[in-house]
Amino acid sequence: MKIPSIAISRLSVYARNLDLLDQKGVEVVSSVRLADICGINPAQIRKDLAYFGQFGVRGVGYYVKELLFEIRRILGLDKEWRLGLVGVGNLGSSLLRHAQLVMNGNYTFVAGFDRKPKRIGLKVEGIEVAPLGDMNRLIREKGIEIGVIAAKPGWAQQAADMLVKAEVCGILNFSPIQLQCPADVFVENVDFSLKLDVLRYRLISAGSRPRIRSKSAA
Amino acid sequence: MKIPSIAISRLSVYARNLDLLDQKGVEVVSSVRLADICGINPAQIRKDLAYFGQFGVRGVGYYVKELLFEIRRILGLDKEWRLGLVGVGNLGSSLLRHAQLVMNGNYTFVAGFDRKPKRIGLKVEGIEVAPLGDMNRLIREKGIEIGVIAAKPGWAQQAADMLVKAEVCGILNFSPIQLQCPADVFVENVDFSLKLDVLRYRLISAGSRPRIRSKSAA
DNA sequence: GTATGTGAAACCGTTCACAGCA
DNA sequence: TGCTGTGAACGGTTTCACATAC
Repeated sequence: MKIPSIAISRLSVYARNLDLLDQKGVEVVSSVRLADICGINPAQIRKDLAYFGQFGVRGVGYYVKELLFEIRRILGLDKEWRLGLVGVGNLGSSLLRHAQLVMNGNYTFVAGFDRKPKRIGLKVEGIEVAPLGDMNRLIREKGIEIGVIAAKPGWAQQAADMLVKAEVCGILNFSPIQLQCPADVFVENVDFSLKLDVLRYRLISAGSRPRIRSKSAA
Repeated sequence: MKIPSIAISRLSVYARNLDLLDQKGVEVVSSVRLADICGINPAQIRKDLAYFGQFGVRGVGYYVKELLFEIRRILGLDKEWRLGLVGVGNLGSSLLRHAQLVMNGNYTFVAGFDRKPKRIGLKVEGIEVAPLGDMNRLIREKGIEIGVIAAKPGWAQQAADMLVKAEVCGILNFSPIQLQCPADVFVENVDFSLKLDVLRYRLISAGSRPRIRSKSAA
């Protein structure tokens, strides 16, 4: 069955919130309650889960631990994936440092590559920056599955080409560039200037500039 | 008329690519050519533009400079917007440093706030890190319209609450948390662990692990 | 009684196909 | 002729509503 990407990203949101509920000691949750927490429609949750099976108990709800386990299994969160970083500049090195914190401990950077000679050999969070020429070898040796591009726009495409040659399975692209890749390499984009543009447009069309929101904004 | 967010983000993509075309000296572009560059359907472009008016010439196409100007006007890219950063850690300071590069020069960070005393007073890219207590005053004084949250998950909600109190119009949220905000404050999320999860799921369901892509991947 | 699981309906965004115009 | 602008068709996601099960 074909499952929409957006449903997958919702599953990831459910997992996070189930985790929080579990930490609070909540044992059972209904689709209405979970939907309320996630800010979406209850039927949506039930439909999303229905893609993969039946995890609830009618008249009761979902057992938090059990549902969390199932979603983690579906998303592959029960295994660790290995990441390689291309571009160890400002953004890149902050990704290395934030990896533990922001990604839920299911992804590990195991290599970093950079074009600039002066960065080669630097150690960031235990990762030694390697030259681009080592990419092919290291990606194979370390079993890197996903390449993360934090390179400057000007050479992001080149970075992608090299990752594809080294046969990574997927690419997470932080540059504001449409990467051209073969169809069998999956690409996800993280594009914050795009998000800022959307945010700005919404503010403009809501007439929020200059600030006209009411004083009772708390 | 209600315009879907996704159409807005496409406009932003069109603008980028029109800019590139303009730099190459291209004067006229058809929806087919532009669609090809952006990797989407030509009718989509024409529909997106039709939300805002008629910018093309039948039988000819779109004048690059003219269309670019119009899109930039629609998106509000003709004015500079002021950003305030909450959380000047790894990610935060790399955002400050990357701002010029990644955002197209239409956004400027004019203040940074942090909770940790040892960071107060540090200067990053000309921005002096201020304590949270100064947020209200500085946001008003500096006319900050958008708050950017790069705080750790644990206090992202608190950061949002303070930004809302200080009456920013919108929030760009880099933390993996669903922020609870009043309806008149627009929030956009940049959530890369979500993107990684989607990428991973797609890889799993395509059977890409362990790496089984063909050797002729170039 | 309560909450899930699910067919049906409503909604929305995308694509087609062609009329209209340079 | 060539390409835009747009009503209509299409496809997919979201929501509703209820049968089903605890």
